[in-house]
Amino acid sequence: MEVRALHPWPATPGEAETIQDRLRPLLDLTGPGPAAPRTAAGLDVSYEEGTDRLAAAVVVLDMATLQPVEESVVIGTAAFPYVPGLFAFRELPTLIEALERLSVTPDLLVCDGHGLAHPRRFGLACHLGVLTGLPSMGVAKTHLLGSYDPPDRARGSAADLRHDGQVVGRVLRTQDDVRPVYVSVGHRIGLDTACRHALALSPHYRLPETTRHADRLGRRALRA
DNA sequence: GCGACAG
DNA sequence: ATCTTGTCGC
Repeated sequence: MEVRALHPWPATPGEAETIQDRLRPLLDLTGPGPAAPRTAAGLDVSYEEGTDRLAAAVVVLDMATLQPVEESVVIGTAAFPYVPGLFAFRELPTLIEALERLSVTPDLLVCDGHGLAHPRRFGLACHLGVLTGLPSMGVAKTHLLGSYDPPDRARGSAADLRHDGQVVGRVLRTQDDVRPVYVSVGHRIGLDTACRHALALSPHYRLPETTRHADRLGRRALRA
């Protein structure tokens, strides 16, 4: 699929923040988004200890069967130091490369990280959404910012994630008595719709099948 | 001033 | 992200 070029590339954290602020206005935060996407792509990156070598993996699943439709993996290097809030710049180049090698265009992007639940409202999920023009959402394993009341212990329970007086995401329990995940909007999708898809993609485990598949593909490629 | 801080 | 063994429980 086609993906918008990502230069200029930042040389400093300050420049990276400027890029986020410049792209943020391009976000489409209207509408509920795709109610019944046929396919969803999971994106994940695995790192090699010690070096800056990494593997960016993308696995497209059929939303109805949750079975893989296509895979793409690219070995690359971390393109930026790890800085909370600028995390996307580490993996963006390699993830984009993996997306471009896809022969099909997924209906939804499920990213491992936050979208709007970000200090400048422009996390990885937002960035990938703007670059691809596709609906995107973020499902993060850990909290970055915002306050919330612990959701009930049953699968499907959720609580709003609030920051600066705004709802930037939702803490969602995908399995009974299991640590919740942090869902936030990326691009061209609403929070309710995003949570619905996150839940549908997680029938048996805490994390969505999309990211589970991408994770396995990524670390498998890192060894080969 | 002291923590917290996506992966 | 990754380093790491056994262990509790269905």
